[in-house]
Amino acid sequence: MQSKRHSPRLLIPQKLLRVLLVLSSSTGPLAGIYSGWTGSKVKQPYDAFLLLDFEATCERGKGFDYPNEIIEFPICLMRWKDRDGDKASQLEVVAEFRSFVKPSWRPNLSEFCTELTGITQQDQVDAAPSFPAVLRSVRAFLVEHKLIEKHGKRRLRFCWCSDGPFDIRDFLVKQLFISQVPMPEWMAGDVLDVRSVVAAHTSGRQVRRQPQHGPWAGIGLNIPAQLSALGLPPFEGREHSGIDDVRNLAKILKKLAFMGIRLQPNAAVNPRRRWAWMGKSGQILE
DNA sequence: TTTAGTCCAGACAGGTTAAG
DNA sequence: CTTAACCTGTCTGGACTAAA
Repeated sequence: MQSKRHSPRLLIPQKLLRVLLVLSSSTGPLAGIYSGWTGSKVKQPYDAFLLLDFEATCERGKGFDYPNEIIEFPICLMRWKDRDGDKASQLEVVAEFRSFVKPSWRPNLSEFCTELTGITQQDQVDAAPSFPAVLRSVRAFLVEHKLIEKHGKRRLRFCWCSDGPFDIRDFLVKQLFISQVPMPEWMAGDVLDVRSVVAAHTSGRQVRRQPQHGPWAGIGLNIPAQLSALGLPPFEGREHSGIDDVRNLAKILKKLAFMGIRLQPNAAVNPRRRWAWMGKSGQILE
């Protein structure tokens, strides 16, 4: 039976202690609130930012050496609110674009994919336009917001941004191959990988260190962890929903701008990159 | 297969207390 | 004094995670 011995010491559970330690340390969720508060304007070479986060078809365990087809194409357009010459510090979302995309090679989503992204087969994917059609809508969106001319030439200095270098470098390049569409000139060029900027400015206070070598080198923090590392409120919406991911990414970019970080491309895109499953003229080898 | 970090449970050592 | 019960800190190993 239980002994009825009383304890003379003040007992503080170890778990509680650990929580208190995390809250009070400079690596805790409150760190960014104090450390990143600047708001001073710095030279910014871009007029506008197009934040992108594709969702794509996927199979459990197949990894990324796979013909992923884009099924959601969400964009947040951000512009400077306080531009003064070429200096600025405050970014805001001024427009959004969102379309689902109907895949052509494997039009049926796996259960894993539906569960991961929350995207539904009937209502969203089956009813969606094909990728080339969505690309035309995106171009119209950019024309409407005066980023490009009708024929596609750039009017403003803008930069595509994503969480990691993967979206345009891998998913778009794969999709262009599958749809047999050339890289639009208004999407060509290097991109801003927001995640690596966050990694560069949160190292030292190590919320989570990332591998320096090997296949996972540079993968870094996911969006919720980046929000936490910057002292921002938690993720809003549904993770792996493209539009929600991109809205949360917008908060991260806004914060980085406010911290006085110059926002410019940092990841190269090779539109001619090929994967092993790519056959001749858009054919997919299995 | 590969990286590098976090988190958690379990084992263990050592200290303290009350019962025998 | 000896011992069992209890508490704590430390260590270790395994599971888990990261673009879709």
